[in-house]
Amino acid sequence: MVDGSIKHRLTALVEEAAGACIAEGLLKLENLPPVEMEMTKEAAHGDYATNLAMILASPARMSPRKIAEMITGHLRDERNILEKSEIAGPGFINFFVREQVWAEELKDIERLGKSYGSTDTGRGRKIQVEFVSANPTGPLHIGHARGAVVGDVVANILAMSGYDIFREYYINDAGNQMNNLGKSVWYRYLELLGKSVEFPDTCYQGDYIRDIAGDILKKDGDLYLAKDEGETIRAFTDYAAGIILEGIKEDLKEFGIVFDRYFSERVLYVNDGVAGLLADLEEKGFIYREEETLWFKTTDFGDDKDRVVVRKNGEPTYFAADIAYHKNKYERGFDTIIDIWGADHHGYIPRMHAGIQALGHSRETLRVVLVQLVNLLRDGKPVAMSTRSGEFVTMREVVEEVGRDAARYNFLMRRSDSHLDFDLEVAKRQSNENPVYYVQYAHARICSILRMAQDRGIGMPASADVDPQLLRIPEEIALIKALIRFPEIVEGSARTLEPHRITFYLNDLAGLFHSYYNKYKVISEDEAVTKARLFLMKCIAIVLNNALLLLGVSAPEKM
RNA sequence: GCGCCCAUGGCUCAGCUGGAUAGAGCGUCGGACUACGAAUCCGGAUGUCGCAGGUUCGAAUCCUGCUGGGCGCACCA
Repeated sequence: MVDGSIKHRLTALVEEAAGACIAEGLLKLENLPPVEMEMTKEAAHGDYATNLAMILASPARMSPRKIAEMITGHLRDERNILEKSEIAGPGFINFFVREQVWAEELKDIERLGKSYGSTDTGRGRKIQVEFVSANPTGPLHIGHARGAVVGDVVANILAMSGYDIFREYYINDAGNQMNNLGKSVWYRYLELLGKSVEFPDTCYQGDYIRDIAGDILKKDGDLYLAKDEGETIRAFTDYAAGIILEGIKEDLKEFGIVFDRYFSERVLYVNDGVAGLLADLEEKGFIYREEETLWFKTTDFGDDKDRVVVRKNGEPTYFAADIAYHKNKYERGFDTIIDIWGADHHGYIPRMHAGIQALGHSRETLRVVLVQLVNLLRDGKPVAMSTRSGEFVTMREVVEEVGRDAARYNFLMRRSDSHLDFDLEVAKRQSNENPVYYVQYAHARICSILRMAQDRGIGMPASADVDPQLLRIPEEIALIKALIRFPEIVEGSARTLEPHRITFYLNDLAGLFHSYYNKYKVISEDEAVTKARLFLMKCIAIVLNNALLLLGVSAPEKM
């Protein structure tokens, strides 16, 4: 239980002690700032430490050490979790937790099982995460894949933190690009019928276009030759977009990503979403006209310059539709909206913020996660890619080649906003260069131990039959402390929208386990110790499993 | 020209809301399988946290300037 965690209990102890000092007039303060309690890096500094005394030094006009003494003097450890507390360095208060307390925590982890790590931080608030959102003009490529995983895992993390999550894909199925798609199919169709045509280089070159044209030919023959070209192109656009979108959905599903909804940009026009938005903005006085062009005063909200929402030719811009889309999101009752964008769109953020503020929503309700580009490599050498020429490595190809688990894990090994080198050969390699197997191996190894114990007639002990005192080797304490950190890691990851924190945590935890495994035997002649260690193993497996699940990566029992 | 992001061992990167002696992996050198799974482990070496100031008890972290790199600055999406 998070409320009962050691960290929270210590924090409460310190708050009470400091509160008592204030009440007695020893500390002259109006109110107490939030108490920071952190696990220490070094054993000499105890298990947890707080810097509160140093924070208070200036406002209370006292020396940090003096304040620390007062606070420690007022600690009332009624639940007896502390071995001792010490004042150290410039004024840290270090807490040494009684050994027995650690192992007791294990029992909570075991009891909570699959729900360990979940919190109610979000209290059911509704969050929509919009990601991928590629135009249906071609299959998803490697760059989309990273955004897809980041979005999916951010959503998972928030869900584990108690938010009500809705995953959405915005289909950019209006505008020029779509028209180009239809044309592309049209020209290939003509080619297949033996007409000599010049294929424009603004059109999509990929082989999938030819396949689609071929399908149409097989189905309907040459009957489109007699029809109106513009009408045919529109029909081809719809047909191609439908096929491609189905392919995208399938590819995403293979990658473990399922959306709650695919939202069509066209629907915004059909339902007057865009027109309604413009009327709304105009009424609020954020729109002005310059000849035939309509401008939105985004500078009122800190943007560099105003933006066009309706072009000279009368057509609304992409931006106009996007604000209408976000308006629609808010109308559906989401408390927070998260957009996952390619980092090259960062310049778009101020105007989007302007858009939602004009609609009366605070800046903070729209959070944008930027995902940097992926450098695709093979054995250290860049893989040539060019969307124009149709030479790109698709997401499907990558997933098929390296596997879902390795692909997902590799996309989460860096902060989202930093560039990522993705080496196809390294991602397939079963070594330390490829941490996904390192972590999965830890899980498989534990399962193997548990099987072995089972074979030897040693079942998993019930919680009550485990003597916590028997887990006191430093490596065991370190493992338990790592397990205890998990809910905090999830919480931090949710707060900052940084999924890579889970990945790094998993590497740490797996490392601690492998190290312990090589040094000590879990199953031994000593039955009581064996039981205690088996119990510890089970808890490690629980956390590995929960964390991997969060990343959408499997936790195999055998490899 | 303006704006955003980045700069940490040879390489690729972590570093939580400022905390105590800056960490991993790769690579390198040297070790561990008659052992619950060697897809593992143990040990050695490697740093002016781009540069210069500032803020304070304390700065890789915050502020300013500079250098170097990426991206953006559409009536494209």
